Amino acid sequence: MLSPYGMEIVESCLTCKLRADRIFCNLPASALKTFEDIKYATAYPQGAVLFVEGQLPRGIFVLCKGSVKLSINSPNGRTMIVKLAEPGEVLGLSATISGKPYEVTAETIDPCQVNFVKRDEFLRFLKDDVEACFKVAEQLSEKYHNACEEVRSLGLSHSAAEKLAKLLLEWSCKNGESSKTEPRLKLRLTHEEIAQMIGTSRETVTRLFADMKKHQIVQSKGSTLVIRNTAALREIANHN
Amino acid sequence: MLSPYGMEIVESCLTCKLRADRIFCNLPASALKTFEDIKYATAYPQGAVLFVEGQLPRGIFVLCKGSVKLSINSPNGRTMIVKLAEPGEVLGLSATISGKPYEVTAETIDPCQVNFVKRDEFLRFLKDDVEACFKVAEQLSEKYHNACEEVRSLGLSHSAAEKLAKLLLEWSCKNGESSKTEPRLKLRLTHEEIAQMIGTSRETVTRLFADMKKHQIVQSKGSTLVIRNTAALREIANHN
DNA sequence: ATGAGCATGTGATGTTCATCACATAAGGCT
DNA sequence: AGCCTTATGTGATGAACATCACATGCTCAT
Repeated sequence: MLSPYGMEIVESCLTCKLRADRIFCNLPASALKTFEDIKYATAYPQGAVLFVEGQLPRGIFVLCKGSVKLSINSPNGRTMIVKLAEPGEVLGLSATISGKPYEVTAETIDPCQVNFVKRDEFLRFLKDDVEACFKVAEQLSEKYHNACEEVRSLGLSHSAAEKLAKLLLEWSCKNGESSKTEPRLKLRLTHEEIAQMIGTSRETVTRLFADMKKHQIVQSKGSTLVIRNTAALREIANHN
Repeated sequence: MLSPYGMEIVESCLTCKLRADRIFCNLPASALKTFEDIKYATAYPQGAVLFVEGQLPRGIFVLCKGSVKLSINSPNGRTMIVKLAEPGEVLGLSATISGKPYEVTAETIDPCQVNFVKRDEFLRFLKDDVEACFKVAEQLSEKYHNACEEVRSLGLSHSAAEKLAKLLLEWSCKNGESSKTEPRLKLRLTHEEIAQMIGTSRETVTRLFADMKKHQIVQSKGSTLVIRNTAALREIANHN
């Protein structure tokens, strides 16, 4: 089979080995069969835009492989990265349910495999299957939860250092390194993009990293960052 | 019948005249019947706390009457008001679905009537009824949408003035006054609380109002605020 | 290897606000 | 009315950061 953008494509949801771990994908057999029929398996290169905020919802995008940057943009060119979506997430879900415009912009940061389902077919699918419908509710809860975390981080911290520390700790949690004494993490974003995640300027991020390196809190080896003093980082994240 | 806290209680969802306008409440007859059986009609005075962020979810709270302040709090005493919930909204929904702790704190700001449903009974109810389940998805979409707006406001504006202007415009939209040349709105919150809504300090809010009054943009008559120059307010809200 | 283009590092400067510290006003209660 | 509490108004001050302006460093294609 063809492997566009250097990716091995998962042919069918029915045989997908990763299904069990994923909130939405782990549907009962009957629903999965129907889903299989209405989905379009697609692939995108890095930097592709799945949808733009403000567009009327065309349907949902189930991310199978790769990661996607979700952002909110202002007319004046400012942009805020809300989340990096990982495989298993359903993108454009809330807009597809409500019929209101997509609230974020989704752009791939790797080559991605995506299952697309048209809005009307998806809605019909949901009305026929409580289980699927419930999984949608679960996904939406998850999304709401994330958004609340975002608000918490933006609204309750009074310094950029605090937000950056929180972000780094969160990242080290996600890749399972957080339990180690010196967790490592691959920085997949530029300082500019990190700044957009925590709502500050690029220069501030650069300076914060410099400070943390000076104080032996982190250390960078190429594009991986080693957290040398987790306690200190937590200190920064929690207090001031 | 008893009217605690000076409120007239809506006895039954079946005869509730307001039902049709509300996303969640407008259930098909059969579902409504079941819902009626599992709900507890309750009433709260002003200042009552329905649930606190971090608590494990006990169930959902359907707000029938009154309004509820949803906030996010930090251990250091900082607090951020996320939303003022209005009748028809379902509170604690996302936590009840996911099983994770409530992500916000809910506190009544008027006397309120609330229908409470225990978590396990609610989940059972959903598994039996696609329509109800879909309405839950719609509610959650709505909530996610709101949260995104919050992130947009917090993250993309670079001044407190901008956020305050946005808030005032939003409020004037909600009460249907926005089309008038000089929309009016009742300020139901103190400057302190407004500050918590836009993530700034009380003094800043006071000063911003003073400025806007000086520039003839708004004018206050007791607790109602008259927007005298909508264009100027929009200017502030959008640009700088 | 060499230059183009982007990412990162760093100083100088000015704005925006938080914070502190009061003064004044506006309700509620006895 | 008088008092107490909570809300609002206002100045002074300093910290945190955005912004501008470059310098340097990396990486990739030719």
